[in-house]
Amino acid sequence: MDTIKFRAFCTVAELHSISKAAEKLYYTQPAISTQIRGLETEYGARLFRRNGKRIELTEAGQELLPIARQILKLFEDSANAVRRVAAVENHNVHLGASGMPGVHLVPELVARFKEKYPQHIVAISIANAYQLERMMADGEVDLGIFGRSVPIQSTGRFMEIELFEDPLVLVVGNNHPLACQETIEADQLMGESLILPPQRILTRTSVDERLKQLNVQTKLAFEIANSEAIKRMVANHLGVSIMCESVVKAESRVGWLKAIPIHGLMLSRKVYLSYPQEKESNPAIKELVTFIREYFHA
DNA sequence: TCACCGTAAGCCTTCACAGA
DNA sequence: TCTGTGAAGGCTTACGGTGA
Repeated sequence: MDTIKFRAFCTVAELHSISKAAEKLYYTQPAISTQIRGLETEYGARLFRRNGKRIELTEAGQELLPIARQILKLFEDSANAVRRVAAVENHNVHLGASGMPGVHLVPELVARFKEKYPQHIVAISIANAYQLERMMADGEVDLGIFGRSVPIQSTGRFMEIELFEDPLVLVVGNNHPLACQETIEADQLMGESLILPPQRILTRTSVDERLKQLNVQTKLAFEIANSEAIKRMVANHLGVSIMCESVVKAESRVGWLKAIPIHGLMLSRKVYLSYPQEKESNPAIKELVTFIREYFHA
């Protein structure tokens, strides 16, 4: 926005000199003369009376001076207002996550991020992968952590980074006969009562397919969508489960559950970070992306 | 004589537009 | 989408005119 004409006008009026005004505004004298002349042409009136070396406001100029000052003040206020809003926007980031990463990874991740960047405000949305995909495509969330690769990546607008590979492990209660083992063979699952998520969940599909390939016969005891409920049921000795290692990390640490790698199962889930490329222009988002990559060594 | 302002010429940047 | 070209605008430098 061009306010130089008004700034030149006000400065010349204050200093009674085009040369001094030019010096103050870091222009040359002819440049300021041209600006004043341009203003006079636009208004169709002389704004300054040239008296030899001294330059004085005409009546028209005196009339314009307070209005010009007001215009400059309004411009400054508007610029400040926009800068304030932009500063807030540049510190806001909306992180989305699908179920498993949202519950088991994001809270700790965000806590560490806030320790390092307390000035950034992180909003979190946890949704299923399909909902999260839609939210990202609509720009409702800035970046998403998914428990699988997402099809929107194929549009070319989105960046996708593989963060880490989360192995599927057997989860048993601390009194279960297998709890004393550090690893087990897949065929040791034979006859175990499994508590698994429903068939529409990727983990369940993968487990079913792999166990079928290995010809391991198990018994489905319960089918529950909520991983927290599954863990509580396992802890209450209602069966065993197969889930991502990160999901039972906290319970394993305190000894409520035991996570045992299954030799030969060779199943894992990859966790991805996805975001639209244009979002990198927001400093908070860029810093969060860098932080997530470093956090997962991706 | 000096300080200041206006004018002219030339240079640079930006923008719009056409063509590949 | 990128590149080249011409027009327009704005700036600086150089110089002339004017008044204290």
